[in-house]
Amino acid sequence: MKFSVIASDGNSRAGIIETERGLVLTPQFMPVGTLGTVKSVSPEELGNAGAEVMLCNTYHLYLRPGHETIRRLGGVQKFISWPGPVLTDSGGFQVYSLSRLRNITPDGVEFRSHLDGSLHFIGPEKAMEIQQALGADIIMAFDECTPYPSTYDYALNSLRLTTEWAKRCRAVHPEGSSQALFGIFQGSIYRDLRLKSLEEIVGTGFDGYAAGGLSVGEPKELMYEIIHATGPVMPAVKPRYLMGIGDLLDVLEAVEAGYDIFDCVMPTRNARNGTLFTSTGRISIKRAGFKEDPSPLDPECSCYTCRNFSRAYLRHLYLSREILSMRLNTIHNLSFYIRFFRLMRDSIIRGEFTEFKRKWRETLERNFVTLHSRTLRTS
RNA sequence: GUGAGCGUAGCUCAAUGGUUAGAGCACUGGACUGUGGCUCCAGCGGUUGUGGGUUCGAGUCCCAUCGCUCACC
Repeated sequence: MKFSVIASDGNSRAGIIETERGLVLTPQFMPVGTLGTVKSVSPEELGNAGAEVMLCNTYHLYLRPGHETIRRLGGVQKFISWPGPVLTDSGGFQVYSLSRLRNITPDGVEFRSHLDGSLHFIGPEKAMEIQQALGADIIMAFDECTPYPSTYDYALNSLRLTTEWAKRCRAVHPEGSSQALFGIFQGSIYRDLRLKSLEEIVGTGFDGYAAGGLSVGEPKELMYEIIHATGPVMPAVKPRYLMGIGDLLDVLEAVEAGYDIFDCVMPTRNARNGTLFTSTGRISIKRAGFKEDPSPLDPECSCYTCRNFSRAYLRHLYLSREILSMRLNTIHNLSFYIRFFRLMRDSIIRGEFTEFKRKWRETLERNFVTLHSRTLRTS
C-alpha cells in the first residue's frame, strides 16, 4: 500500500491510497459489509454506487464461516467476489459492543459469541492471525474500545493496554507485509490522553492511523474537540482513519481536521430502516406525504434507484417490507454518500472546502419534509 | 325454522357491577455512528351493534331488536 497527498486546503487534504487491488481516492467512505456483504446489494451494485473499498468484520467472519475456511477459499476478496480492496477491522469493537460476558485481561479478551454463546478468546496475536488468514488489503490492530463514559483512570489504563496490544500486533505483522496494518489510538474524551495514545501508537509505527472509541455516546462537542485536537497532528504521510463515523456533519468536521477515510453503518442501516439522504436533506420514505408522490427520491441523483423509481413506490416497498426496498434504498444512500465524498474531495482540490462545508452544513441540518410540505401548501 | 354462543379501537382480543374502557398488531411521527434486516421512543384511534329496563353506579345484569358463527331439523 502506498499513500500520497495530492492537494490540501487548510488541514483538509485530498489523497490517493494505492493498493494491489486498486486506487482509493481520499477522502473516502467505506461501506460496511460486516459478514462479507453490504447487506442487500451485490458487489456489482456496490461498485456501481461508486464504492472503492469495502469494510469487512473480523469478529463476524471469525465466528462464521471461520477465517481458516476463508483462507482455504482464497481469501476474503475472492470469497465474496469483490474486485476492489478490503479493510478488516480487528474485532475489538464487536467484542465491546456485541458479545456478552466479556472478560478483558492483559493478554486479550475472553468473550461469548452472540450467535451461540460459545466461549472464545481474541488477543492481539489471534486478531492478527485471523486477519492474515482473511487476507484483507488493510488490517487493523487489536484495541480496547474505551466505553463512554469512562473515568480518567480507566481511560488511561485502557489506552496503555491498547498501546501494549498495538506493539504485539506489530511484532507478529512486521512492516513490509503485503497487508497494510493500521494502528488505533484511544483516550476517550480526554484531550491529553488522546494525544498521549496517538504518540505511543505513532511511535510503534504503522501504515496508517485510526481514531477509535468515538461516537460511542459522548456529546458531539466533545467528539469534535477530540477530532480537531488529533487530526492535524497525526502523521501527514499516512492515511488517517476515523472509525465508525458517520454522520455527514461529523465527517465535515473530521475532514476539516485532516481525516481521510471513514466507515459507518449509517447509510446502509438507515436505508434498511427507511431514512434516506438527498441533496436537499434527510427524508423518511415511510411518511404518508409520499403516498402518491411520483417524483424521484432525489432529482439531482443519478443512481439506479433515482433513475427508475418514484417516492410513492419506494414508500410502498418499505411499508410492505419488500426485499427490494432495502436494496433500492441502500443503492441510493451509498451512491449519495460516495458522491458526497467525491464532491468534498473536489472542493479540497479547488481550495473551496470551507465553502463546501458551510453549504452542506445548512443542507444537512435542514428538515427536508418540513420544507417540502410547506411548498405543497403554498402551491 | 329450533337451540346455543358471540357482538368492545382498522384487526385479534382484555377488562369481580365501582376512578378517565386497556393491550398487541396496524396506522402516524421520531431515533439509529468500527451493523443482529433488529430494536427503541412518542402519538392518533371508542356513542362497548341498536333501543329500552334494573341499579347510587352497566362493557358487565334483564328484555327486545339487528348482525355473525356453530349445531340440529
